[in-house]
Amino acid sequence: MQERYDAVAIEGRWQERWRREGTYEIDNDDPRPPYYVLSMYPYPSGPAHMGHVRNYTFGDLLVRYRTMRGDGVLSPIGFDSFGLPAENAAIRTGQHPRTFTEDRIAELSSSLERIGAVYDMRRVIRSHDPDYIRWTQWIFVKFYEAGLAYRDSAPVNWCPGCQTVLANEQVLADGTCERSGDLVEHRELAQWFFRITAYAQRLLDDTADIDWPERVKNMQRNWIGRSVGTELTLPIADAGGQARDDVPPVEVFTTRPDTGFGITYAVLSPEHPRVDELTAPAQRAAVEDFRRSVATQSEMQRLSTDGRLDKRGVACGTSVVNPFTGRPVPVYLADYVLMTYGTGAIMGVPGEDQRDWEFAVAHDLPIVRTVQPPEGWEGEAYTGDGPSINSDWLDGLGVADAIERAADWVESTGLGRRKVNYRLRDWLLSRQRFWGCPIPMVCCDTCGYQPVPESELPILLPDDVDFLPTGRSPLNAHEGFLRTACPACGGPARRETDTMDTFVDSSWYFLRFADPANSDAPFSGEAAARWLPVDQYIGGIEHAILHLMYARFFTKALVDIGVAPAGLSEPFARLFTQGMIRLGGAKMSKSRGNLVAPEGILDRQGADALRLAHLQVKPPQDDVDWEDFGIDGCAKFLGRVWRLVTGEAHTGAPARSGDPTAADLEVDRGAHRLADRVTRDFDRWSYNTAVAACMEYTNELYRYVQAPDGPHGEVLEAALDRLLLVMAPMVPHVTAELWERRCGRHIHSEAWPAADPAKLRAERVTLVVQVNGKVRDRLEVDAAIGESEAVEQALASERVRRHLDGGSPRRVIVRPPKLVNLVV
RNA sequence: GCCCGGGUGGCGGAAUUGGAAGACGCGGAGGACUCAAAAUCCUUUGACCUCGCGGUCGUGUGGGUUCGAGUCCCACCCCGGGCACCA
Repeated sequence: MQERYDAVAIEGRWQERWRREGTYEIDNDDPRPPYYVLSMYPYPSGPAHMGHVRNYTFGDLLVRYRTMRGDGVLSPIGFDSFGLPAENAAIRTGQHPRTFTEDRIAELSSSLERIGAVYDMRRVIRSHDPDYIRWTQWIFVKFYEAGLAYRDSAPVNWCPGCQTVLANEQVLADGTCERSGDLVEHRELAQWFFRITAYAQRLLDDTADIDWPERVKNMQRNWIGRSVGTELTLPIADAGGQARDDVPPVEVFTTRPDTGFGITYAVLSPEHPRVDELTAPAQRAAVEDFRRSVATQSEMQRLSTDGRLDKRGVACGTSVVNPFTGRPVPVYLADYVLMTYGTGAIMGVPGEDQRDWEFAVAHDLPIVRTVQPPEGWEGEAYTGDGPSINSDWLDGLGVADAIERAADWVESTGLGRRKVNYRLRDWLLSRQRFWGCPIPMVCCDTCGYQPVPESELPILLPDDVDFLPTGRSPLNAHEGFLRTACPACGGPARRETDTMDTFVDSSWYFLRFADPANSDAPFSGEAAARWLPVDQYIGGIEHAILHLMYARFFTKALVDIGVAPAGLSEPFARLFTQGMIRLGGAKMSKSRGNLVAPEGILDRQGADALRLAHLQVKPPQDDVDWEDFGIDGCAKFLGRVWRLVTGEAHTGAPARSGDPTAADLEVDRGAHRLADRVTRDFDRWSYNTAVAACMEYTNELYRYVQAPDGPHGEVLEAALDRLLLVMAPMVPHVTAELWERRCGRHIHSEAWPAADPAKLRAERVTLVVQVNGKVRDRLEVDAAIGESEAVEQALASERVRRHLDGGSPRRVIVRPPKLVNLVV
């Protein structure tokens, strides 16, 4: 029993046992209450790095904790195994991405086991498995049939580094690719899209119902970007300035219809379809020059705020009519008006919009204020509240009222209608890459695009391909893959060679985990209804928009097409986003080459010490610097627990029996307080304080076993039991080993220790005595002390009397048993 | 510009309901054990004044509410993140 703590030997033995016994396998008919814990499935890039360790430690803690609480916990793991790194490696080495990927999966699996993370390994999902591809493609076809997947030609983001198009979500704010960092270009291409915009309002509204970090919900709301306004038509003016009714008017979108009397010009996006029609012959050359210069500009230049506005806009030489005043106003083109938002055209109100003000000054256009700026206003455009002016029937109204009145007028006169706009764009899912899930569509010259029939799924990637660093998917050169028959007419046809964005794979894998072996459907409604929504989802903040928005969209869409159960609306009931790990001030990542490999630590101090360090170093949601980790301190603490439990630390008198002393009872109460604290800390994701509570109690037990009169045998044993039980989810190996040595049982099959409420109340507490709010004395008193008794004892204190200066307090605030404040 | 977070010792952080600021760990100092070291165990560790008893100050800044504020209110500064010529 006195042998030293040998973490490495212990850990291997327990990991082997959990795997062999299938300890964390769970069946769909398990009688315990279902609880679904999921850590975001990893991209298999090789052995685990510290970010993985952090993610899977948090998830594993919860799996083991909820299991001890009596839940039937679903703890699955899978691999997001399609993606560019494997394909790039294939281009470099000639090795097929499948071989490469499966080797990386084996490495990652083994390192997850080495940190002690436990899963139901019967449920493993790999995105590139034919079985998973089949159902991803099946879902695509169902979406296509429901009108949720479509092909369209649109201005798209092209990453020259990745040689593929990207979704809007994959382009960073500075216009670069989130993967490669290359400057993204714009191209007009026909691509496949998912109609996520049809769900914009639901994706926005339902953020109210999910228990997610406010920060993440806020990011999603910003991304969806709802804007309430009015669509207004501006009639085209004839040579005399009168509205023409023989041609359709120009539509603009505005959030400020109240400023309509101040419209002094209108602006079209350079890409607006009616530019040619609305350009006067005299201006044609200038307009063409302008459009050409905009087309060659990068997104960066176009979005930059420098550059003079007169150079960034050009007059069309024609006019539209301001419907509020009935007077004609000139039409311009300007690069800052985007075709992808609103109607691609705006009304210019320089009095209430700073950018319009600058444009008006640059082009010598009139400025009419329609909101009275406050006294002493020296700025240019005034965007604040104030009474309407120069606005006829709106004059005197505040902005909010004027907006409503103006919108009513626009609707009643048939000039337009209220309109909600979203910033969210449809999800561009096609990628011109090989290592992804093939899009199950066939293109026939006579029938157009046709979905592959269900019976022919899955469409798999061929093995006999040559990887060339051309950026063209090798599928384009593979005749065997390319040539097929049209499902509709049977004539010759070509397969779609684009593959799906890997975010498609991760948009439904959490549903497949509920029913991973199903060969008739992606999952049964029954299995999904049992496990979904995921009770606790855990992952990195970097997925706040991308993956988490797509998965929400997929879940809602799958419900709408009758595949997922009707009651489900959100995939993840609770989300926890853990912080990133930095090294040398920069985010730890493979591309930066600043990874710290866990292997060395696992070999020396062991998985439990590493896990404990992750739990202890900082609140789990915070970013953390690797330099702050104290692995040695954690290993030292585990050694202390080991020696305490094995009796090596017991240097005081031998254990007693018989009636417990006051000190014994305090140690016993401490064990119950510990269980209570750790339970509440686990439930509120405060792992660092849970670790602190265990350390504190361990320190208390050291004093106890080293005291001259020795510990009470039964009290000590019960205290050690509780300490081990509450530590079991955090450091599963060492607690399992010590528990087995103590009683021969498996600690992870034991029940979570309940705290006896009667023992949570201390008998003696510290009464703080203040004079004028300053602490002057601390008295040990009975916890049941009454008000008058507390005041009496406070007034009896010598230290307190010194500060009362012989007088008596004017006022006494008593909060027994914690505080007496004497005010003089 | 708009919207979220955050700012506490030498360092990471704790303080759950307005009631002991600094739990726990790291780092530092001292001691025990040892021939010595490692390991281990114990004590101590916010700043300033004081031989000491003790006192004063102290949670980004300035005000306020309160018997009492890290916590609530107002104004501001700084750091991090999201959105943004979005009409």
